[in-house]
Amino acid sequence: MNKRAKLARPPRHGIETPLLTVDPVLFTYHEKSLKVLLVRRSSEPEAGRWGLPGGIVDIDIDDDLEATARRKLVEKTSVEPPYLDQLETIGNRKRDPRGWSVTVCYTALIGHQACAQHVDTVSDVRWVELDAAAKMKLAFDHRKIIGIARERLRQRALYSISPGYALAEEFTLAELQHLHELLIGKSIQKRSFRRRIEQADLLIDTGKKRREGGRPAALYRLKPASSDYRFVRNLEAP
Amino acid sequence: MNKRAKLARPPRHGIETPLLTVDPVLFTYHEKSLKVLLVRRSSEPEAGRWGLPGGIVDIDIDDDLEATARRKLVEKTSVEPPYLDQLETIGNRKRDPRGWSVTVCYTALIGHQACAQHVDTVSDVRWVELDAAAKMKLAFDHRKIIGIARERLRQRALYSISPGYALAEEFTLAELQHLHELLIGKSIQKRSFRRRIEQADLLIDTGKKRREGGRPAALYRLKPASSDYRFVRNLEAP
DNA sequence: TTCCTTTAGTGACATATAGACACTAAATGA
DNA sequence: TCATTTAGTGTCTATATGTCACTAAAGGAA
Repeated sequence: MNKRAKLARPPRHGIETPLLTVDPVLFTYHEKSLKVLLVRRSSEPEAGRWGLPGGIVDIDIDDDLEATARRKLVEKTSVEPPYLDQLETIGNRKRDPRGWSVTVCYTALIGHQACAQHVDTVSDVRWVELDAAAKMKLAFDHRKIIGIARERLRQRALYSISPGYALAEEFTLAELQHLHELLIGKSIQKRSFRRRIEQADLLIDTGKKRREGGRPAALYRLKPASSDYRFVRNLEAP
Repeated sequence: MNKRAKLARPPRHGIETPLLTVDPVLFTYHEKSLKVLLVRRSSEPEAGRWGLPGGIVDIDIDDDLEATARRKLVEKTSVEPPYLDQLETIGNRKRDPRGWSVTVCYTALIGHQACAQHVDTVSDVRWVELDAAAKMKLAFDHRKIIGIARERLRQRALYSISPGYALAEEFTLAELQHLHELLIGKSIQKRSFRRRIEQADLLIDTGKKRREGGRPAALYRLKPASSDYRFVRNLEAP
């Protein structure tokens, strides 16, 4: 069914409802920095401007809201992210020039190499360094949404290792720690970081090693349920 | 503008959007137990069944989603709750017989006496003990939503004192502790509970006392920003 | 080979906060 | 006066993080 056909179809219920979109904020870690996926909008409103890889919920295609998020991310990156978590829903009459609108936002994480190939081949999709994105003029309230997502991810970094889904499937503890340090905005004691991960038994040692200048580091992989684990005590906030 | 007029008005944007509702889960603490506010539905679908005090977002009245939540709560209780926090948004094609629908859920807390008078005078609004509500057949997926809200509140009880908004404006530490114990499902060491609250400086001592059998207890009041405070270390989970 | 550099990983003690539990405090009423 | 009830505290233990110096394992230069 094309857009024209949908336009012609009468609504199933009587009351006028706001425009409903889903906006995932997809993060990755690459070259020692945090990046967020942005898309150049091709249509009005805000055509030409960069924004989140979101879109309108299509009730013919999508079974639920998360399906919309996944569909949009696959459209832009060609792969499904291993981490997808609902963030917050923003709805008011000012955020979109077309009037009252609602967006259900998600935080998503993926390893950079998992979608680098596809992203590099298209010009309207780009990884943007997080600090740069925070200064850009983005579509709608997307800059604010990215800020909320970052803050939530910062909190997670204090009591979980779910940020690890922004790394490659196999990673070193140094990489995971540095990612957490970027999020928290402060250096972490190596001893504390490794101890808590070991005690919670959240990682699988692949047995492989990777060398990066000095002694080779062990390569780990996340255990399936590791994103649900909460440490009872937070790391020291900045 | 009445409902008929709204029905007749053409949609401002082209694409067919799901029904959009807001469903607040309002908790209170009364007679040593946790209660949730339920409303008997007067109209189809699910007429006659009890459910959450939610409703459809009215883009003519409500400036944003939170305004809808507040409006619905005031309609049913006559007062605005001192605590209102977005919970989760559920949207799929199965939860409502009318088809694809979305509900933005909120957790709200209020002292029992603040709205007891109004709630007691109407027959279609009722405080229901939380454990009883968990066994009732409620409208739509409202039982599941209450479960999610309760679990979120349980987490909060481990690292904050925001559940305190379910108490009267002035309360004793024993009351606050018992409320937390109900949420966590386990008794808390009195010493631990009092120490952390004192150290974080979250309460105001009113100077007043209240007697309940033995030595009079000091009456406290929540400091304005106390709901934002997070302890660095959680209480022991059950 | 030897030693320097680099990064990975550990040992050991200090510190902070929750758990446990007995104790004291302040009220009432028999 | 003393038993009872509930409020509130002293103090020791247990556990996890902070700190920091140390050892380990690699490569490369002299």
